Amino acid sequence: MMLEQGIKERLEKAEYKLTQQRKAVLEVMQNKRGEHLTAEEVLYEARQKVPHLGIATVYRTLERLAAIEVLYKTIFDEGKYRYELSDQAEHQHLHILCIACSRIFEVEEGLLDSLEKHLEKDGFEIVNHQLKIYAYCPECSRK
Amino acid sequence: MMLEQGIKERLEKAEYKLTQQRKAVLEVMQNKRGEHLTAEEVLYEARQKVPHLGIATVYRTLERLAAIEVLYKTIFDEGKYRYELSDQAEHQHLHILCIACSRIFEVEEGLLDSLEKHLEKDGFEIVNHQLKIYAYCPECSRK
DNA sequence: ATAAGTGCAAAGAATTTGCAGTTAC
DNA sequence: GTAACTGCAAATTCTTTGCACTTAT
Repeated sequence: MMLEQGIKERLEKAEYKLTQQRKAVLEVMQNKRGEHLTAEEVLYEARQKVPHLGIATVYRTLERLAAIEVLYKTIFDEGKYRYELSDQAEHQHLHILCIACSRIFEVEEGLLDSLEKHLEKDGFEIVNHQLKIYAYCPECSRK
Repeated sequence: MMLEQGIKERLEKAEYKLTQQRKAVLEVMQNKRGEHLTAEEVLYEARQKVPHLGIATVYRTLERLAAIEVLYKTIFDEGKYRYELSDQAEHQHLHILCIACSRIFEVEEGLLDSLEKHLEKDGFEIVNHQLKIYAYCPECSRK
């Protein structure tokens, strides 16, 4: 497993030491691209590589990676933070959460454009957005 | 201060004892219609009426009121739950959070309809949604 | 060499729970 | 009268922090 070049460059730019721990966390996030992991889940996976890894380091790493936007940090109604690899496509924060199986799906972007344009006309200066749709996914809906 | 008739009826239907504590919490939520309060904030306000009120009771009350949809419970990226009086207009869960002053604004509903119709065609069965837009509100944007 | 990062354990913050006493119906 | 509710304090869960030790550059 290797770190993607783009990510490496962004780390270097941020004067970010590439420790074993951080490499392990990043590799987990890369392997789980598209998934939304809690710190605990990242810890469990990353310990396959770095068994003595501590949860505090995971939190600090995730926090730091979110700060430079390598990761995207969000929270769902369950009440804990989840992190996903950010595919720098600016805002891809449209999620569908299956109420039955808890899987999280991504929604295509661009669907909120007209809404945002309206708000900007009203004087709001939009920085980010999140749309969370709670639903049964097609599979769970069938059952 | 009085409890609104509609709310009272919904409580009775849910076989819900109207204690002093619950009345105080409900009155706070009514007075702060349109605001999104944390349990702590509700506690502070409600203690004006019931000084010995405990935080556990507040949490239990808010939880119970959310279960019968008298309140709507949500979480923002700050990581704690907030509650607002639910104006049974089904989904009114479109929020704008001002990054500067932290005020929360409501967005009109109906703007997500086309998106949801699309997803339903794909087999998703939508139960609820939340849109959170992080922005500078018109006032803060001017500064 | 040294500034930054780590692991551990302890502290914090938000929320939940157990239980003996209280209250609305 | 009694089942439901309350307040308190203790327990849980998630996250952050302090500090002595370690490591990448």
